[in-house]
Amino acid sequence: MTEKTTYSISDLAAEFDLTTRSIRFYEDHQLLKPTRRGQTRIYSRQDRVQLKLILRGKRLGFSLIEIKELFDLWDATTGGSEKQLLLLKEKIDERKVNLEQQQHDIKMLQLELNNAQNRCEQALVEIRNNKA
Amino acid sequence: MTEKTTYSISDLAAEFDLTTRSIRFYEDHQLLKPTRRGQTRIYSRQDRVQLKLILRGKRLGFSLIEIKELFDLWDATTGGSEKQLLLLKEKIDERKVNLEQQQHDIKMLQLELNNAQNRCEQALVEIRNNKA
DNA sequence: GTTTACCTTTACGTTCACGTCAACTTGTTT
DNA sequence: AAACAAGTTGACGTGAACGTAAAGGTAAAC
Repeated sequence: MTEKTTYSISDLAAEFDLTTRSIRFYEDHQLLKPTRRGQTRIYSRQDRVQLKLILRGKRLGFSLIEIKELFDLWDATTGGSEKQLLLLKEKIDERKVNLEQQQHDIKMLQLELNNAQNRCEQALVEIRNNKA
Repeated sequence: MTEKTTYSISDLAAEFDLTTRSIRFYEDHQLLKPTRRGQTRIYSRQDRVQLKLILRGKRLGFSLIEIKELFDLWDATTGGSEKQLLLLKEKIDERKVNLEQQQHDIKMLQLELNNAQNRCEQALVEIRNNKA
């Protein structure tokens, strides 16, 4: 076996550094749908990918509801009506615009951080000159 | 006058599409420090820039506390001790790493959105073929 | 066979980022 | 002067995203 095929809830909790409580919380809100053996949750590789996507969304500041919306959008691409699909395209475009804004924000912040870093270096140089 | 030099709280609320409550909330948490005329808040151009920065941080998913930390970092570059400055550099680097992660996340999500959009187009084409 | 480790649900508690009154002062208009 | 707009400080309410404690099921390890 080169890759694990199923995971327990604590496997995932450990791997992604979150609590089992969080993982169950995501399931409560339909972001995950693991199968069960008895009442114990069994997570597939797909479930693990899904969890990765959730965390990525969170890092970008999306709410869980927004993340679920994205998942639903994706699911809807298989077997949606024409009307649904058009609405879907709109939603996707909204997201893309949103992400472009975020990219811009990141670039601005990066500039400012570099700026701060330069000021920092400069201040250090001055301190060391005064010492000598 | 080519540019306004001061703003009322509702000026800013209108311009950035938020409530006066939010603006006062930011002040409560030391993210803004407008001057006062009597008890009325007067916002300078600098305050307005500061507010812009707050909103940018929020769009990137930073908490208000984290945003305040960034401001404090920046302030500390003027007149910090050597030790402070070194610690500062570390913090800035953390942020930069963080932002690079976010940039990566965005790129991944953009790929997925494009992917979804293609599936969407494809599905639309098929529907239209079946109609004919 | 019972401790140990891990899993389960139920339910109340908490923090963050505001929203929403309420009660008030301070100009401004009529 | 009376009304109205815009600002002020509390204080309590709210939804999101969990934390945490309670009470118990299950299965391997000793």
